[in-house]
Amino acid sequence: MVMLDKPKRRAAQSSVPAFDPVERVTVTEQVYRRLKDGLMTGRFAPGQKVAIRGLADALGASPMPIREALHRLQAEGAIEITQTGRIRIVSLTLEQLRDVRDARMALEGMLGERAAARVTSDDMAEIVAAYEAMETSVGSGDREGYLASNFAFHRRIYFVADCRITQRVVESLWLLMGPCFFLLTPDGSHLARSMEAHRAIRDALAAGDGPAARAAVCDDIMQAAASLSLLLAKTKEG
Amino acid sequence: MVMLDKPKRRAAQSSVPAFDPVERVTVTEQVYRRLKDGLMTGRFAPGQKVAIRGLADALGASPMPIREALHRLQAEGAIEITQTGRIRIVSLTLEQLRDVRDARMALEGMLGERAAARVTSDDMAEIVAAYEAMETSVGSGDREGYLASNFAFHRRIYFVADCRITQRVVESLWLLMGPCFFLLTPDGSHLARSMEAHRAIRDALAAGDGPAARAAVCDDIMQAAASLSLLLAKTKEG
DNA sequence: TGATGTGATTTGTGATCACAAAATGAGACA
DNA sequence: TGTCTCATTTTGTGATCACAAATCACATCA
Repeated sequence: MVMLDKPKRRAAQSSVPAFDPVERVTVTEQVYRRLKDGLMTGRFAPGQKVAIRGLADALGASPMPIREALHRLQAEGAIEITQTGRIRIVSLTLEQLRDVRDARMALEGMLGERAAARVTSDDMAEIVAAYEAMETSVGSGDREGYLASNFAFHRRIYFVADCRITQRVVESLWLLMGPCFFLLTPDGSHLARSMEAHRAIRDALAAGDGPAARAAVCDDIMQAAASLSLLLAKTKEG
Repeated sequence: MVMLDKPKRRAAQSSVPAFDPVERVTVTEQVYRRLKDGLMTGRFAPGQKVAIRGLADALGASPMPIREALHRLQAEGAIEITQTGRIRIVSLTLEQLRDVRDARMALEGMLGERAAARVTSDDMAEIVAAYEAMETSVGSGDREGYLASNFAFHRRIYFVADCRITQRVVESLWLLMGPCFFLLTPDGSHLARSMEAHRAIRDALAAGDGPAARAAVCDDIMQAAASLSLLLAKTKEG
């Protein structure tokens, strides 16, 4: 039962350099990425209404790919469709934020612990670089820069853990919190407070200490959730 | 800053009976549910190719809603789009199955522990009913019945935990394992083996013992993953 | 002044069609 | 017999259009 199929690709006959296959990128895919990025960097307000045709004009595409991208985001829970079919950005309740926090601690704690046992010096170099980028962003009060490097920091760690499916799930949880970043003022107090946990994560990984990494990741998540809860509570009552 | 908007719905002036709002169910939504159900009950083989127009004929719908439903499933990871755009059911590798298993233990363990602290006698009645339905299905070797009542059993427990977002994530992880059930023969040995853990879950919940519930849920997941791994390994090499 | 009904506009949905690219299969040739 | 070539078919994508339902704006009346 071996090799019943013919080989999919014939071997190169003359010497040709190796290439990665070109990326397949449909319009829907581009729209999806742009929207996701917009969500993650807090450019949409929680609860904000969006219209398919409006986004189509803004992005210079026809309504069809917009619709598909929005439905993908709905499947991930980042977008809500009202009972009458209108589309809006989700606005987490405090209960839901706690829910996301607990799920994140369970999953990201596990990834952090695994990462500590697998991290290489190359990985550490990248993680430290992201950490330092975060520090300078905090220093200059650059909210967008902070969000980007914070994302890169965690993403690199979870990549090391080598759990692609769990990582995808974790990133979908991050996506849910994205709109909350809209409320994040760049005054920096929230950002600065997060660096203590980040330092602990970095050090635990460098020491290869799994349990410490898990604890530090959980600290970070708890602290972030507390900050966002405060912001959210203020806008909910206002 | 209170009540700037006028009330969305005016109060009824004459006495009108209370109704649940009519359900909004688009063709896309129906297709999505049918496909999801088919996936969960193992009616698609792992790696199987599907075509939009083929499904459209089979379901009696136009290609458009099929496409959107498939893209939603892709966003959840249940369906894969090849580099040339063809569509197929995902076929988990052993590594990925382990990944799903670990994520499930982290999340479902948490939900089980929470459920133990919140379960009411009404909940227990439903959980026990699902447990008994599972037992009779195992006895008669009814694979579909087993899958349905197993799903109902866990779903009810996670509902009690009252974490809607985590529950959605968990169900998306179940969806990933769905196609593996295609390989499940109804001889019953795998099914019977699972009942020990299910009994432990039931008893821990009845006793309100959180840690025991967590442990039992994890046992169940470990055992199920081991069974599926075996089946999967057999087909991968064959 | 505020509630109510009516028409115009906006909006999401889904069907149809054209298009490009990939898969398929038949036939030619070594 | 196996390999290559080329025409045909299949397939996913995205644009356009018609339709129904929801929303909005405004005139009307109590």
